[in-house]
Amino acid sequence: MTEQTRTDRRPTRQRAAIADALARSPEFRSAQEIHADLAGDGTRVGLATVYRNLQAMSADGEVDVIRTADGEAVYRSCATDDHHHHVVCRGCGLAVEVTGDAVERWAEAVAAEHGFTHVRHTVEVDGLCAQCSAGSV
Amino acid sequence: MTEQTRTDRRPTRQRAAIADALARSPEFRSAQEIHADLAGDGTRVGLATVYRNLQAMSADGEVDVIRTADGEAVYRSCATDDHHHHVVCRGCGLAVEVTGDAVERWAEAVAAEHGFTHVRHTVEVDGLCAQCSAGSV
DNA sequence: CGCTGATTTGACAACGGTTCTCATTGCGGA
DNA sequence: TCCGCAATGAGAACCGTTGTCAAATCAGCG
Ligand SMILES: [Zn+2]
Ligand SMILES: [Zn+2]
Ligand SMILES: [Zn+2]
Ligand SMILES: [Zn+2]
Repeated sequence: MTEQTRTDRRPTRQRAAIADALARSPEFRSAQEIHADLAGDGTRVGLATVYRNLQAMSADGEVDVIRTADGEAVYRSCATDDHHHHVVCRGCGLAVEVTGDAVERWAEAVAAEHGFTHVRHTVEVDGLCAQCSAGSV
Repeated sequence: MTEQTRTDRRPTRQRAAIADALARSPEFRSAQEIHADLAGDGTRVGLATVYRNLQAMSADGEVDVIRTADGEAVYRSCATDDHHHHVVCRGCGLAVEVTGDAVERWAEAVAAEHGFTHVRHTVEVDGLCAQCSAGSV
């Protein structure tokens, strides 16, 4: 279904700014990060407004929302088509972008196998990079 | 490689009670629900202790933990020691366990390709189960 | 244009799940 | 048994999120 309930919302400066901030970043960002970004750009928007608009947008299917491991909601513009994942080093934070057709197909297949539709996935790979592997024990 | 850090934890009455409560329920339960269950059985265990033990258990891979749509962590006893993932329904919370050799191999390969060692991964797949797909128009 | 009424905003309080603090408890090895 | 240190428990603190409500803003209309 993916019901676009297309709530008739009034266009406002704040909503546009939030949508813009989202569109500018290909990564998932939290409401608070977006709020800080806007503040950094001199755009004054209330934190509650950021939350309200983000949840409205996600309800309308304009943005994707997932929960981080610690329960924080993070949002990303839906239009982003350069879908990819990361391999992150636990030692130094080095992050390498990887595209994984194999994992995309696996997620779709395994979900479909159980009758699921509108499948999404979050995949994070972390380890120790070559340098950190050598440096630390 | 999903290292079982096998923390040497001291066996206590509380830990056993929590593990027992988990083992008794096939469903995912929140820390607070488990705490309430124990209280109902007359087993007095501090809420903080429930939280501490649950996160220790999940770190050791003894229990599965997923996040509900509203950010609450829910736990379930791991039937098998085998590494596996879940497909979770965004509508009703139904969670299906899946073993994903393909994704394991992909994670290993893509990490090794970039020189990473001690690779771990987090994989979450979610969608709408057959029932919820049909239910919501 | 200016009025009018509904929508949206923003500052702040409130909420709920989780984590922290620290004095107390109680295993477990010597 | 004695001691040292992990584990516990009660409550406060924390933090992301949601609720409150008066003030600001917008669309439509006269
Ligand atoms: Zn590194
Ligand atoms: Zn992907
Ligand atoms: Zn469902
Ligand atoms: Zn896996």
